[in-house]
Amino acid sequence: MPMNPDGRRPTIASIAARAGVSIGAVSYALNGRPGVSPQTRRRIIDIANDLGWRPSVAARSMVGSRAHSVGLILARPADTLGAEPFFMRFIAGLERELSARRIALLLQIVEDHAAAIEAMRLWWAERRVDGMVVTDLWDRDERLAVIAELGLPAVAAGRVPGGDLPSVSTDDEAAVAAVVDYLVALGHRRIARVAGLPVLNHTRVRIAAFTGAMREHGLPARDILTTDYTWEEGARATRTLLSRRTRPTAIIFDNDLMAVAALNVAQEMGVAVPGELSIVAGDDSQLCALVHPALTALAWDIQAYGAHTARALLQRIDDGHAPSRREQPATLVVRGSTAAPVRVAG
Amino acid sequence: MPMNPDGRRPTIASIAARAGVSIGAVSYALNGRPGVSPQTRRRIIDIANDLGWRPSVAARSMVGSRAHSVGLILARPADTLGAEPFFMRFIAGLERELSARRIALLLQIVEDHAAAIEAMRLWWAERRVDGMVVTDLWDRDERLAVIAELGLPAVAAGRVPGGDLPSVSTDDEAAVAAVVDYLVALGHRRIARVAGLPVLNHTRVRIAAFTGAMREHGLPARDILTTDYTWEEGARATRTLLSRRTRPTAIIFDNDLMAVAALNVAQEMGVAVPGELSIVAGDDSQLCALVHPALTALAWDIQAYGAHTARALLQRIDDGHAPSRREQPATLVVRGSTAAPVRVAG
DNA sequence: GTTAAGCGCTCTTGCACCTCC
DNA sequence: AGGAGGTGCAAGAGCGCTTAA
Repeated sequence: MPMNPDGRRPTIASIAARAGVSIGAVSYALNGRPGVSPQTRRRIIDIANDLGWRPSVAARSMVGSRAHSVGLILARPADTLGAEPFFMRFIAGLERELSARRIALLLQIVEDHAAAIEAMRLWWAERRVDGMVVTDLWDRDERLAVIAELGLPAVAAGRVPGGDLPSVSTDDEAAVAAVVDYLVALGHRRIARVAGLPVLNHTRVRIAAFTGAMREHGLPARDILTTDYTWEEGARATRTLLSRRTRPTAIIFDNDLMAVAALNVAQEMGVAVPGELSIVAGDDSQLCALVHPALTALAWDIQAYGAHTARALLQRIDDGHAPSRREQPATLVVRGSTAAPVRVAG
Repeated sequence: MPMNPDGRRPTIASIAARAGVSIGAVSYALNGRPGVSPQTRRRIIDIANDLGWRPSVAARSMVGSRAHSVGLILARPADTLGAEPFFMRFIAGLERELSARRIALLLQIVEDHAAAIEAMRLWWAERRVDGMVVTDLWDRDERLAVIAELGLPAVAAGRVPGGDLPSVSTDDEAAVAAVVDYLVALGHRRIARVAGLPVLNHTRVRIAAFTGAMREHGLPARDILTTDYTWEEGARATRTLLSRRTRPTAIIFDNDLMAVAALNVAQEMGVAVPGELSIVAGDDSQLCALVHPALTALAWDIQAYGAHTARALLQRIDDGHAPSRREQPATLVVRGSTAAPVRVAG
């Protein structure tokens, strides 16, 4: 980028000087507004390109009271974040939409909701962001009150308990029903679910979806355990389920890591997969394809989820409101970990 | 946050009005500079806290020519990013250091270096960032020339080919040597390496470290294959190695996913792990502990790596230079995938 | 086309008032 | 008494841009 004689980055003043016009004319020309002749406009634009000029966001923020940035605060331990491919894909989806509109994404990783709230307040007071994406909603989420109090434009990725926040959410009912329907069609009757963090609203929604889908088949949904998404708790839950007198013939896990852990537990306990136990992973990743047998999994288009969330947030910021939206249901990728249950004598 | 009567966020003007002083006095009081009496200062600070006031970054940027933000641009496909726990941990480390100093992190995810360069130029021209963290350096990295051209303060996470950029890097020599030493001590002589992307400088450094460590034991380092870090290529490389007439008794992988893939290939080819083949994963994650046998792995303190990188960048921004720094070597976490090689007849 | 105000802040300059030899 | 030296604040310019006049 060519500098000004004094070594500073070019401004509209530099352009105005080179074009021999006022800075106002430069502003009009570069913003495509009337008030300058086509020739002058052309000349100004050429000079601006020549200098590699871009408007300073700080200056634009001052006058337009827009930060041209949105924020994302993740409130999870770093290890959990790393283990879940979800977040990076989601962020990539957000980014795709945001950077196309020259909106920056501010990312902060914190330990808990208290820290998240503090960060939100700070960003908003500093006028760092025009709005925020909220993920991992809790059943009773104290962040929501703060968002309301601040009047902070926000969109939730995931359903919102109260429902006052616009949200983009996955169709968990359809996804869970697809899995249950498929397993029942294979002949399974005792289907268990190993869910994620019980505080997440998300977990409750999926459990309800599971219970509902089972009921539609006239089946009870008794075997539901919650975990923290780690493989340890996935393994423990699997051991618990496989130790019951009447054990499930199929287990649906809320992520892939726990499903892989279950594969190991089954082997350790001498339970054949998929012969005696079918396993379904709640989301799909390289991992699922990698293990033996490869895991049947729910494949979500997470990048699209992120992109739609970004679009909703930008609409919320621009128009003051955004319609809540439901994503396309996940597709069930059937691999080797699911089959008809072997008929047990008795 | 209490609003002004007109519904706008408070500014120093609001504070000045309430305190009955000039805005200059408010600025001095809030910035801890001399020029106001202790009583007035106290009164102003109280009012500011009361209003929940924070300085607008845009305004501070304008006057101080500091964006109070730094950027990170990741140039990898979203799926790779998701599969590698590295990035989230690294970002968490960065964040820890940055948010403590009220510096925001701008994150952008792009497809390739051309897009990364475009994003860098834009951020710098828009005065969005004060500096950038550069990761995944290539052997010949075209981003470096642009950074130099722009005079953009930057710090590399990983060694820099030319060496003109300050860098924070891992001690790959020590880590690789530790693995080789251990395997040789177990009795291995034919040790192979399945490395990552050949374009990454990182990969070259580690290969050199491997070759060097082997040479110190008087062993040849012939079996070196490069991959794209996916499990597919990890599996393919493993098959290639295990199909050789004299096959390696140990393989060191550049990440965990490929090491897990190798475990499967070994099983598929009837090669016992660790009896006939020892496997070492290049980095440690939940995955390594999860599989059977659990994988011996190199554990890096990636959060510290991120934190140190952030600190170096901030020093680079403030002082104009930063000393390059090497991280503590990784620790070798020995699990079940490594053992003395069985003595083969002949 | 120009001029000028204004966004929220920092920082230099100026000034009134006080204190002290 | 008169000037030097502080203190405690106000005034105003300026950062880069937009926009009304």
